[in-house]
Amino acid sequence: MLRAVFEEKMSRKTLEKVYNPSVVEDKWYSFWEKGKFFHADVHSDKPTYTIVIPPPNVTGMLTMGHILNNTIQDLLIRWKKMQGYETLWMPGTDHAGIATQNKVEQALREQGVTRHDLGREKFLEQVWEWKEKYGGIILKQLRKLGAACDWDREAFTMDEKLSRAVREVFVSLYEKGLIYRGRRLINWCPACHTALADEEVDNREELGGFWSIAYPLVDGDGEIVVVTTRPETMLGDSGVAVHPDDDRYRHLIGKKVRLPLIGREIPIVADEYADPELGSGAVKVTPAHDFNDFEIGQRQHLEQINVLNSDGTMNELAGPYAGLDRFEARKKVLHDLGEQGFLRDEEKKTISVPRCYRSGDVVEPYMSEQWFVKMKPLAEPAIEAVRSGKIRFHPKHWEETYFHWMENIRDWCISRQIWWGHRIPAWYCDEGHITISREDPTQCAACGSQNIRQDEDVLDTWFSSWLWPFSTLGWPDETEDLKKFFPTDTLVTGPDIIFFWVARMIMASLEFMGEVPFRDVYFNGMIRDMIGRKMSKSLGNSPDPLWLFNGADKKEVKEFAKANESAKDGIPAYGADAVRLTMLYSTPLGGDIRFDVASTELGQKFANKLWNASRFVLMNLKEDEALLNPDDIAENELDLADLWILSRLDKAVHVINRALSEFKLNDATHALYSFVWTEYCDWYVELAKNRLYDEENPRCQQIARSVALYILDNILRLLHPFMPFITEEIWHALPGHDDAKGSIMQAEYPQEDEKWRNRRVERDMLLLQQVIGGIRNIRGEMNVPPAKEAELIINAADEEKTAVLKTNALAIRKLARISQIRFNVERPELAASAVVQGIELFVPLADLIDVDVEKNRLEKEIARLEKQLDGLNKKLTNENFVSRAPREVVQKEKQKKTDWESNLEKLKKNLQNLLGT
RNA sequence: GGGCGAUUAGCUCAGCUGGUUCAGAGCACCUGCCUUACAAGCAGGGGGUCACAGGUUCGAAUCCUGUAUCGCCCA
Repeated sequence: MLRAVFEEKMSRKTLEKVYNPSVVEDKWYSFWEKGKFFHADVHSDKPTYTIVIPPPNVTGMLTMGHILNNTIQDLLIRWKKMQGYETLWMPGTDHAGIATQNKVEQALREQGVTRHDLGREKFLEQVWEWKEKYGGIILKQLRKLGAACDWDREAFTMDEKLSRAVREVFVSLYEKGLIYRGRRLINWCPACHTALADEEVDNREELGGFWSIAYPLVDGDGEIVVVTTRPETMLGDSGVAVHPDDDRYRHLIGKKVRLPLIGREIPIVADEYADPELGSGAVKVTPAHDFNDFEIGQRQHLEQINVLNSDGTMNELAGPYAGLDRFEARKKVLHDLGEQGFLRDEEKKTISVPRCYRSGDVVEPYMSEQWFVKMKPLAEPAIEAVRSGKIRFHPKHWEETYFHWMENIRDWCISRQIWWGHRIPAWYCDEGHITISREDPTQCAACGSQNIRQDEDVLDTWFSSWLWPFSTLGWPDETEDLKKFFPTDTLVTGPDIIFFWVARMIMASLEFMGEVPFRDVYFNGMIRDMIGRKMSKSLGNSPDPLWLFNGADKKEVKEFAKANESAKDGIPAYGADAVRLTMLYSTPLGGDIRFDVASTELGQKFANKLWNASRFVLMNLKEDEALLNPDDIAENELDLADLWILSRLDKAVHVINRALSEFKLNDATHALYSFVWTEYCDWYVELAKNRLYDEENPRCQQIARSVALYILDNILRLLHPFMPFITEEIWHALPGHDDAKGSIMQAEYPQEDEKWRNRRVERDMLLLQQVIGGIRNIRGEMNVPPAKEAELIINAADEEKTAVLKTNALAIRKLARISQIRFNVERPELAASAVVQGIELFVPLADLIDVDVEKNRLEKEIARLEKQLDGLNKKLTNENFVSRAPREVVQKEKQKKTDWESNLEKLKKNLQNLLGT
């Protein structure tokens, strides 16, 4: 395919002077989408590469976190596609039960309606309507980023197909005895009015209180003091526990205390949970409202007294406090305790407060009937899958976190007391029988009663997303997609959902597919603001990514600019490519990124550089000229720069492919960046200009044009997965690519080609670069303007090196602005000098150079060399080094010493010379 | 309390399977340039005892131990 490009007679195209990302990006995305370039063909005979997207909440908006996460997926997908894989990037959204329901309820509330006013059915209609209208905005936004998702396969966790998978899994786990129903203490969010899984609770450090309360003994006149952070729960106390060995209390075990305020008599029990070192050593026990107390209650046969309603108010068992909100009740309880003389002490302290990850409300341990999944049997094979290396985590250290959690896994509470979600497929008859069924039953499976009703609750959203890698491919049906694309290859996600999602997918997949769901898991870092805070809506420190793509004016970003000062005058339209490149450039394997919108300039400038280099190459092409593939050019017709850039290209290709396969995305990006900018633009193109402008030698021109274009072509293909839009745009301007139907993503990703690796060429080029660098240094330090040309004398003993410099004299003259070069002549009286690889460079001072400045320059250089030499000498006089270090290391150091000494000597002589005159 | 991670230039970060890409990049800074692709640019320059203290080694930013500070997760 590539060869065809070069054989074809080209018609010259030019690029606009200024690159305008907005226009270009929209144009190409719709081109790709219309052309179905992202569609994975299930009948292809290519090997497959599959990624399933972490489904964003259907209510969600694109955040910087999504940008990073999806840029990485897109990079991998496009890279693999160009490498010849049949790639599938499965997109879709998650119904996000609690979040979505909350959002719709809130909208209703603004109209003065509650969901209960509407009733379940009507309410769900509203949610679906809402979902159709606003849902999936995030997927539209992903298109702006360039995401190469297979939109024909877009999935939603509440789709009929995916719902069938959920049903199948529930029934199947129930039949295996891994799902059960039970009355247990669970985490309850009063605001969302539902149970939560343990993982859905965030423990946050907050300022709270430690209150010491006296419980008087029923017999006699002593008392026991207990300490609590939640005094209102005392209303539900059913005991006081002390350590069995605690001498202070031993005599009280078995006696009773009377609960202040409500007067209930409760026993003092001995339990090792009570820590004599902590507080008074005695703890109140509230089995219905605390996980530890629940355990104590079980051991000591204490009553479970639930004093809360589901909405967070106190119930009738709270006596005089019934009806009060729990925090009101806390205040009143404290007030009353104080008034009645039971409050012994009060201390402000930082405590850990459990909060709902959706509403932020304080979560209450609460007794209720819920459905659970037994996790231990599922966890064991999942641990093994990671331990054995069947699944690899990147970076690897997340495996520790995974193991730790999996080894201490607890049963998963999967029922939610909300309406939006997959309804639990359990039906109850009046006899109390439970019918669990794949198809909606018409009668009780046990007694045949037709008077059955379905469980009101729905399943945790994660109960559908843990099936995502195979439910989206059609499971439980044995679809062609499933056979072709499962197991998937790479998962790219954040470490914050390692328990919620990653671990559970592994468990579900092993259980139901008998295989791992993916081979590699890449954990992308967190995007933080410049002072290290997580980006969040509530802090207002997160930019709308679309601002970065399309620009935003001062007014629009006013709030955000408070957190990101560099945005105070608005945000320029950097374009998606610029954002992507910047992200990839600065994302260390799994590390967090501190993101300042202004940092996007990196990508923007790089896009501009690429654009202009391409523009230059295209400008220099000639109408109707056949360009040559370097393979077809005789080696002696290629000059040093040609051979060098071909060698460097191969090196870059090697480094980039290897880095990508190791998920070192920033390494790959750095390699590309410096290859394009430094090696291609700064050196190759500059060197090629001599030949491009040489009208006398059309053959040389043709070769220079051919190699320049050949490298550019490779650069575009290398870069396409990183910056898809601009590379597509330039690609189409390249000769032979005007085919309106093709895309660069169909071209082959550059492969290593040892053929062009050439150490001699790299060595010669290094010499040339150092010589030019030496002269530029003199000019720079002397502030010689570029317009002023200088003369140069090169004195070199080494014939080989002299030959290289002679052959490339023109390059030296042009890049270092030299009028003429003389070789091996007597050193001029008054000259600035430099020593490179033992070769002496003299720039006659004439009117160009200030003797004092030159003196300083040489002295600085001498001092630096002496310091280096000093260190080296120390090393070489160290007996241990010489005798114990490997011979080649010692040899190298010795060679270094000889070279440096010779250079130093020359520098000193030159300085003397300068002083002497 | 347990686990994981971080500390390198003014800022944001690479480098960490020990020795010529070893002290790097981008931004910021200083100097000179509108050199016919690019001033969103070119050329040159300044700037870090790689958190601290020990240890291993001929040799440590890199490996080990401890300390300090910070971050995340779990109790």
